[in-house]
Amino acid sequence: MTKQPLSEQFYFALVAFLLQAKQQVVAISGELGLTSVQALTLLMVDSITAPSMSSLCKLYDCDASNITGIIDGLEQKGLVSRQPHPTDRRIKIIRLEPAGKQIQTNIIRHLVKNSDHLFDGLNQTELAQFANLVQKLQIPKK
Amino acid sequence: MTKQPLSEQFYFALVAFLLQAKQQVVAISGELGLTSVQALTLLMVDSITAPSMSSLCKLYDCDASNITGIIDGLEQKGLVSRQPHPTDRRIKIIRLEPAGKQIQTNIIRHLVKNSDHLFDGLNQTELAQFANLVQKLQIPKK
DNA sequence: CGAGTATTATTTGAGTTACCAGATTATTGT
DNA sequence: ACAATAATCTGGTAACTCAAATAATACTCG
Repeated sequence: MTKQPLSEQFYFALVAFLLQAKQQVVAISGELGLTSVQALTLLMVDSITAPSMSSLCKLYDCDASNITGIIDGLEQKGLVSRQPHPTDRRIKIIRLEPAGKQIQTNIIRHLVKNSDHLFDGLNQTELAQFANLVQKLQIPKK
Repeated sequence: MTKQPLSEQFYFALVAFLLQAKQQVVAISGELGLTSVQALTLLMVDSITAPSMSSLCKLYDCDASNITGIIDGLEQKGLVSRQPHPTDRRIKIIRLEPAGKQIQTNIIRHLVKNSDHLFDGLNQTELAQFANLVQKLQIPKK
């Protein structure tokens, strides 16, 4: 019993949505003195509980050396810090610092503010429905 | 009468979802010999009816000179072509060529295939609901 | 136990991509 | 004529990414 595949139309809408959201984050990150990848990563640090360098690496599906540079930038700004893993000393856990939490909140608020028109086509019920469904999506964490 | 604001939790889930989708596109584009931006733009050429350079420019919210290069790359590969506007000779309409349509289909199929697990938390009804809601989002087209 | 292997993260260096600002051309509108 | 718009060209910068080499730690199995 397989599920009905989603329509192509859905994916076009999804990509347009993705593109629009990406531009939002790019714009916000510039104002905050962050690069777009740094801003996205900052959000992920909280979304994934206690991420290690390698788990972020898998999320981005990129070379490990890439993550080092991104976290370096965030750490220099005091937004995150590298913490030792309790049992495995090879692993470094990325912790969100208070200043980082503040920036995170700013980003989210900016997204909320600038996404107003995006959800204009949805009524209150649909909006709640959408929020509920998005949170049910199974984002690969590792 | 303002709408209830969406929760922060929702935005974290949304960003995680977008990040995952973006990585899918990046991975696919590499396999197809395209840059990520080229792949995204290729999908947009069909989604927005008869886009001009400037309408794509507004969608990306970026400098016009940027779009020129992206379309150049797609045109060199024979995936799209620049067509004259029927009345305004300044405007160039981007047309999707057969080869481009083929690539588009490949990208969509790849997205469908690799997104299977993503929607595992949703049952058939919720899946249809989600697809419906995404298509109701008001993506700025111009 | 210990040699070999695997994992985690970093450093370095190089290449590509993405983006923007300014000047330019062609066309349109007033 | 004059200004506005659409697209391009040029040059430059910053961001992003990977590949290879390195170091430290953990695992495994004879």
